[in-house]
Amino acid sequence: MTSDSKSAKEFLESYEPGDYPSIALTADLVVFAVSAGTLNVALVRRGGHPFKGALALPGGFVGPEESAEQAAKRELAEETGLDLGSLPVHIEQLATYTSPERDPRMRVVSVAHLVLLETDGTVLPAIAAGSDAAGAAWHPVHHILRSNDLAFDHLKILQDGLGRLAGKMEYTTLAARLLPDEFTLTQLRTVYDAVWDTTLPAGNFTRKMMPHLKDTGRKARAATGGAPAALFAATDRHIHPPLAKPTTHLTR
Amino acid sequence: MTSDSKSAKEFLESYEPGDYPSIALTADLVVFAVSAGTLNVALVRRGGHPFKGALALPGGFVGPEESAEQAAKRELAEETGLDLGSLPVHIEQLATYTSPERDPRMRVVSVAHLVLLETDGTVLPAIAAGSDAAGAAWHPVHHILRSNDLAFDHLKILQDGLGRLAGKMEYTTLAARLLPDEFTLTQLRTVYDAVWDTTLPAGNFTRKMMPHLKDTGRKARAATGGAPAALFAATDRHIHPPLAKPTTHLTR
DNA sequence: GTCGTTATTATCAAGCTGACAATAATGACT
DNA sequence: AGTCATTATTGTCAGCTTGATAATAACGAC
Repeated sequence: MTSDSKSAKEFLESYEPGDYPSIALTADLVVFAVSAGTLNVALVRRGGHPFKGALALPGGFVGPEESAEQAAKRELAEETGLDLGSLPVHIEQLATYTSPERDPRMRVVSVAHLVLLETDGTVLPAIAAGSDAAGAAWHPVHHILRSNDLAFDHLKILQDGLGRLAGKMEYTTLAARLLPDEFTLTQLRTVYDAVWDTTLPAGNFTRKMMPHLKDTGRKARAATGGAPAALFAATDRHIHPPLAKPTTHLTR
Repeated sequence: MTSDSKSAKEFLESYEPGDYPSIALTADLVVFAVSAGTLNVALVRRGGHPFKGALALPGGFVGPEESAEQAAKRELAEETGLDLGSLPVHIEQLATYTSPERDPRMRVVSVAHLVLLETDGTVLPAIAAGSDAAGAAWHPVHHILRSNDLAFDHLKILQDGLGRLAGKMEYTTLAARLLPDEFTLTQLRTVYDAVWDTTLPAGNFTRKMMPHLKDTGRKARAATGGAPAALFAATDRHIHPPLAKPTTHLTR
């Protein structure tokens, strides 16, 4: 029995509307951006039941002729006004949530996506007034994770998204996707601190990270005293050996 | 606009059969087992068009009241005779494939799963005669990856499955899930060699892996000369620092 | 020009790495 | 019983990496 063929054929032959409730496919988004040393997530507030008034991840239905990722980009544009087509933002599939009970009204399968928006570390991207009614707003991630008032299983999705980002930052330069093309090592370290909820020592961070970055030769203007920091650009995709996230996940 | 709520309501209100082609949801399986130092994958041969005669991953439709993982387990039992309910096999979600063109007949979205079956390293699990007509058979992974005759996008799915397994083996004891509860370090090293397509030096492998395993105190009978090897059981989920997969993925 | 601040480099002991050798424990075969 | 080939495990060692911490360098502000 082949997966898509015979099964599909049998399915088509035996299919009668009503036998199977139609499965709705949605694309949900975990959108992260860093500001003032804090990791933030874009959330919308629900206007209708169920979970009326609760916060939820942005997202929407996958159209008949688009992939889940295309739908995610379209929904993000509609709900936040951000155009993923022009901006060089990072988007990757996170996981798919298929529990039959996850939406009390109907069978909804959601393909969650992780999106990283770049900031200079101080100002969050302007989101809100998209073409849709309700606008998205930024919320500190570590605060949201404590006060559990996310709709559906979106808390679990957010946890998974944070876990993916935190984990990948150990062995890739993914953290740079939360910063402009050129950034200082201090900016990058601030991203690590925000996501890992740690305080990495600056000297050792520089020593270990610098070999994986490209020195642009340019310098950032010193904000308020202090030496001007060199501007780097991300090059390698992999960091070897990986950075160790402190305290957590130690082996013994 | 909230993800599942308003959108879902609008969707339901505006939905008319025919407007949207129904989306079929399938669960596909990348099932791995090691034998004679070779990583094998369970594949079925397609009897119908399209891709008639080609090999494909086992899988099938997700029922109206089951999750994708439940469907994956059910399909594996039906297509191979293996009962994932009783056996302590590893199963995890891999990724979801949503390209509208991936199946020429209709819109099929597939949630792929990674399954690891335990073997003693010599005899592959008996699969084949399930309740379905066509049976599954084992194929060497690295051979399949070269000769590209997998149906649909199943080659990509297989590549992703191998990548997930190979990657996770760097920082977890996941490789032990391809072996019985108790195993020798040589057996475990053989798994690494099979998946990574390498030949790790035995001495250093022992030194680095042993701290993450539990010594059962028992010894394996030496097969044909040589000292008897100690039997270990997997304990930690994480290996720190990670094992480095040689040659590949070096930073510079 | 002095001071406070920040970036970057240096230092150092402790631990880890790869490469390789040495020891120990078996079965097979005279 | 003894020798041998084989395998598992432990040891060795120079070179590298680590965390902790300090020293140096390069600014802006006053």
